[in-house]
Amino acid sequence: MFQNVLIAEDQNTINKGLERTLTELNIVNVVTTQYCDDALLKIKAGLQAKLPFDLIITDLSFKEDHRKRELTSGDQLIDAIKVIQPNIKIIVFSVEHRIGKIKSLIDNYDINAYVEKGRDESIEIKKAIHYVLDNKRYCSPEVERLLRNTDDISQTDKYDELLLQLLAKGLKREQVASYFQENDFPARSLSSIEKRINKLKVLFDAHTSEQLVAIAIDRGLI
Amino acid sequence: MFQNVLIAEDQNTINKGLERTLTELNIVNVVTTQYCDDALLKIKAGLQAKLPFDLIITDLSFKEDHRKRELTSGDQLIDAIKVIQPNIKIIVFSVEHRIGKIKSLIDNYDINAYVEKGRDESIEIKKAIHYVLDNKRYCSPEVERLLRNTDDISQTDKYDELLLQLLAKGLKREQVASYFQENDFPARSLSSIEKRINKLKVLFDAHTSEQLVAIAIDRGLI
DNA sequence: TAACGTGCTATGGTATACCGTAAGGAATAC
DNA sequence: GTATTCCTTACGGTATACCATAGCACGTTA
Repeated sequence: MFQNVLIAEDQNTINKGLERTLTELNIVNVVTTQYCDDALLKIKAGLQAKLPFDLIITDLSFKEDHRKRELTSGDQLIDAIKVIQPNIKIIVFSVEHRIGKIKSLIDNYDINAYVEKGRDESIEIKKAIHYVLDNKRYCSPEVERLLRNTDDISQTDKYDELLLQLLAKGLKREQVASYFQENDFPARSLSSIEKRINKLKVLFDAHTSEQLVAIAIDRGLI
Repeated sequence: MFQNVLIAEDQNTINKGLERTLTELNIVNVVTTQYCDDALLKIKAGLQAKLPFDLIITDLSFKEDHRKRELTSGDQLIDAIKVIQPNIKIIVFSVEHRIGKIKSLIDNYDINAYVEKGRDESIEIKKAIHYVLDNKRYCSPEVERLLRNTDDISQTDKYDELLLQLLAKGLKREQVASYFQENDFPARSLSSIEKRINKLKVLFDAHTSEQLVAIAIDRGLI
C-alpha cells in the first residue's frame, strides 16, 4: 500500500472525508493541503527529507481568496510536480466532466487515475488507489465511456470555447476576429468567426447567439 | 445543541467530512442521505417515531444516476419538508453563488443559513449551527455582502426577467414582442422590447445582448 | 502533374438589431 | 382647464449580424 499520500483540495470537508477513506485503507501518513503552492512545498520537503510522497490526490479547481497564489489550478500543480518528482503517482479528483480537459491530462501528464466527484466517489477513490498500486490506469465509468467516443467533444476545440467566452464577455463578431488575429489563431477572419458561431449554433441547436451563450454556460463550457 | 441532524448531500466524501465536523460539535445522532427522496423519507420516519430531526443540512444540486427520482434538487426537497415539518431548521450547503437563487431561498422558504462550499466551509458550518441554535440567520461572508446590494436586481421586474428568459431560450426581438402581446403584458411593442433590453444592458453594464444573458444567468435571474 | 478535397477568406446581399426622434395618451400637478 | 411628466408606440436611419457564394492556398490522392 502507499505510505505517504498528499491531498490537494480546497474544500476542507472533502479533505476530512478523504482522510477517513484513506484511513480505511490503512494508509497512515496522509497530509492535506488547501492550496496548490502548499502542495508543491510539501512535495519538495518530502524529497529533501528523503521521505517522498508516493501518491498525490488533487482537485483541479481551487477557489480564489485573499492569499496570493503562484499556482492556481490542479493542472499547473501537476505540471510543476512532474518536473521535480516525475515518478509520483497522481490521482485527479474533480467535478470536471469536460472530456477534453480530462483527455489532455492523460495525454500531457500521464496521470494515473481520474475520479469524478459524485455519489460513490469514495468507493471509486479506493478502486483507483488499488489500480494505481498495480500500475494500471483508472477512470470513473462515465469518463471511461466518454473517452471511448470523443467525437462530439473534439468538434468543439479550445478556440470554440474561447470564442464562446469572448461572446459572453461582450465582444462583437468583429472584435472577436481582431482578438483572434492578434493572437495568431487559425480561422481568424470575420467570415470564419461567423462560420464558427454558425457551426456551434447547429451543434447545440440554438436559434440565436444569446441562446448559444446560455447553453454554453449551462453545459459548463464557459 | 441539536440532537438529531439529517444531511442530504450526494458526494459521500462530503458526507464523511460533515459527520466529522458535527462530531466535533458533540452532535451524536447524525443521519446521512445521498438522495432527496431518501431525505424526505427519513424526515417522515423521524416524525412518526416521535423523534423528529431538528436540523437538516442540505446541498442544492444532486447528480443524476440510474435511480429514478421524485425530488431532484435541494429546492424541491426543502419545499416538501416545509409542508410536513415547518419548524425544522434548515442549513443550505452548496457551491451556488448566484445571489438571486440564494435570495429566493431566503424569501420563499425562510431558510436559516446559507453556507457556500469553499476552503473554510467546516468552520462556517460550525458558525452557522451556532447562529441557528440562537435563532439567528447565518450566511457566508461573501453571500452576506452580495445580499446587501441587490438593488439592481430589484429594479428588474418580473417582465424583465421573463424577457431575459425568452432571450436565453432563443427568441428574437420580434418574437418576444409577439409573446408579450399574446399575454397582454405592458410595453409589448417591438420598440418597447428594444428599449427594455437597452435599459437592462445599461443596468448590468453589458456591451452586447449575449453578454446580457450571460450576466443574467450568472446572477441567478434566469 | 493533375484532379480533388478541405479549410480559410473576401465579398455582397438580406435580415435583424440598434438607436434617436417624435407623436399620442394617461396620470399627476398646478 | 392647462401644463407637465411619464410611458408607450411608430417610424426611419445606421450598424451589425446572418447567409450564400466564390476564389484561393494547401495537402492528398491518383
